[in-house]
Amino acid sequence: MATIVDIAQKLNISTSTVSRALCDNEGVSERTRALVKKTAKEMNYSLNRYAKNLVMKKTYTIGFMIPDIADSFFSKSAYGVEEALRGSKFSLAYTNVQRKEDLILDYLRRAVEYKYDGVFVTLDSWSERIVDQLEKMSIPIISLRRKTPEIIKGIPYVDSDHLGGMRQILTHLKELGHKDIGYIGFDTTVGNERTRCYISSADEMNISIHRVNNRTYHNAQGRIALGYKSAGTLLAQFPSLTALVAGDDQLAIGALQFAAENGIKIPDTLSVTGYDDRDIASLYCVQLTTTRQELYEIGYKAGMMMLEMINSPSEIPANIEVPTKFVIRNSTGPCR
Amino acid sequence: MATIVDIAQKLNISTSTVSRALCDNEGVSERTRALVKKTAKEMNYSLNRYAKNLVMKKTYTIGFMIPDIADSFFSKSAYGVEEALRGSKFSLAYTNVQRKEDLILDYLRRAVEYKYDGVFVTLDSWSERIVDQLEKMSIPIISLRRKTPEIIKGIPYVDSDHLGGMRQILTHLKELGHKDIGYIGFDTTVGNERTRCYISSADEMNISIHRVNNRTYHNAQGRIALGYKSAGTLLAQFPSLTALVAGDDQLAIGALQFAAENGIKIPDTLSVTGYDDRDIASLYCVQLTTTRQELYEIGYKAGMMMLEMINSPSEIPANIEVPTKFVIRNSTGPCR
DNA sequence: GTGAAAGCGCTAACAA
DNA sequence: TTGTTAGCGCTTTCAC
Repeated sequence: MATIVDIAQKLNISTSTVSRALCDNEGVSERTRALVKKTAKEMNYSLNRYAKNLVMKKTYTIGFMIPDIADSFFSKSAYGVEEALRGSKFSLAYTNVQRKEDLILDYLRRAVEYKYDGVFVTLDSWSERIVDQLEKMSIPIISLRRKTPEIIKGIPYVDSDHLGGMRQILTHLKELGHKDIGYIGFDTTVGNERTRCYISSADEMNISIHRVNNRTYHNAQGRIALGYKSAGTLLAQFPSLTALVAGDDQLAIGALQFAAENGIKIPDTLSVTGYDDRDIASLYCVQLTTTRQELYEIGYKAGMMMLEMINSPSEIPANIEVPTKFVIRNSTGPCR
Repeated sequence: MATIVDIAQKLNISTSTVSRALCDNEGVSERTRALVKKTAKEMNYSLNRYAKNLVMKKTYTIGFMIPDIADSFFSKSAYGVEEALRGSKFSLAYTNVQRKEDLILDYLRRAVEYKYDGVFVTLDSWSERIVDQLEKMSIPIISLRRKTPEIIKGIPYVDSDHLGGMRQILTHLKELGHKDIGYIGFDTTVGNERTRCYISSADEMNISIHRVNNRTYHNAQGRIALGYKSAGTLLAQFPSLTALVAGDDQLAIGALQFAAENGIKIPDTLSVTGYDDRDIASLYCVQLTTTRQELYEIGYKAGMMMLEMINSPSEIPANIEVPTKFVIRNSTGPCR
């Protein structure tokens, strides 16, 4: 692979001139510049980023952490970030961390070693080692789709307004006349936050709380099975329930399946709501009432926030909570 | 940020000793090594990858092209690649290219500039500029989930055996007694390949061909609508059809929706098959007979192939076609 | 407009 | 076991 030295030798000029010509810096005659560029192409020259970035300070690279490459829910937010960054000189470097602490630490170290100009993180657990590492980093950090714990300073977040989302759902059900409402949750960081939001919304509205919050972490398929099981448990225990609120769409679909298999009419006998508005929720045979996480918007706002932070490193922007969008479909109806 | 020079000065030793200590190279007393490591931690030292990689040849980085970050179908293959690479010293650098030629070229240039040890590509169109760039690259390249065009040498592929997949589907339908079969396709690189496979399988089995192959590219949601429309068109034109083969699961689901809304009983009156076995195909209210692309396996084999190619750069491995797995659910039944 | 020279932070001969 | 030195490929200051 040819270097600028090779080009300089071939043309009998200095490497500084070659560098200037190739970087479109001023101080080279147009004639020379053209000649250098032509020769570079002929010699199949390629820039060595390691040499360049060793000299320059900025790399114009922002790290984006993929929490789990097999779970694609992150991708719409990523797209929003990409769009926000379009036109800026910055681009994203994705790293998959598979929800493993060691890989997360590798990612953060990589960000330092490769001199990224900023990083996005999506953390289910803010462990001591991770927080330590985060604290010694001197670049902008934004928490995407997760609220930063109160104790941690300097890391703004962009997340859905989950409390607002739960209020939308309960308001809708209340307007339909439902009073006996059950909640199906799941036990992850996000799941627990939704549960808390459900509880406080329900309290505000004087709705008594009947809930199941299973412990195990489940993937997409497992979540449906979990929803199925939880619906069964809850309905057996409280037969008077007329509505079921699920912590996410998958759980809700499990509940719908349970209803379908047990002759429970949706929405006549039972109303069911989801959370997220995944593609599957709008499927013709599902038609789930749910509240949409505006993932693209979350990503876009986070991308803009990153640009701000890079431009004015001294100011920490305020957290952003993006409202969810309530979507009424056919899985909810008037109380029986 | 501290460098090895800072450490060396503080300890009054040479930078080479520091380097050796930090890299776990031999030739340093354990005492010194421990001291250096301790000091490095105290001084919050971080390796500068640009300096290191400028000196060393290998970067132990393999590029992985994300065709479209908003379409997550790549992710299961990516997981397979990650698993194959686990334990090797190589890790993946993901880049999103949004199916845009310019971004694909950026990705390939980046691979050269950053001295990746290999790259995966997933190309819908092998344009001249892309092929040119590919040809001047001297690192292993593997085409993932796309067959390399015949003319291009040196780039092995790992893809599903689509012809085999179509044969499985048609064999199944034939065994159920179906003779009047329609095909719903889509017009992308992959879609057209499936159509070709369908046609040659049908020819082999003496099945006459009735098909719709819409032109527009559609995303996941649009595909369902396309399937819906195509099913309507095809059934109106050929009312005697007893089975519909769709080019992918989304199209098939559109067909199922059309059937549901028009009182066509599945599978009594009409059998429908999909292709891919996406999560949605196994949903309780869908239960689609389809053939699964073994995406994880494709990724895993591609990962192993990459390791081989890096180890013996002179040998180009043979292409791999991974068999699909036929899955019978409730959308197919005996011919009416 | 162009060149000489220094230096970015690191590794790896080679010497001691 | 440790130090000296050169050099990876590039940018940039300062002369000319």
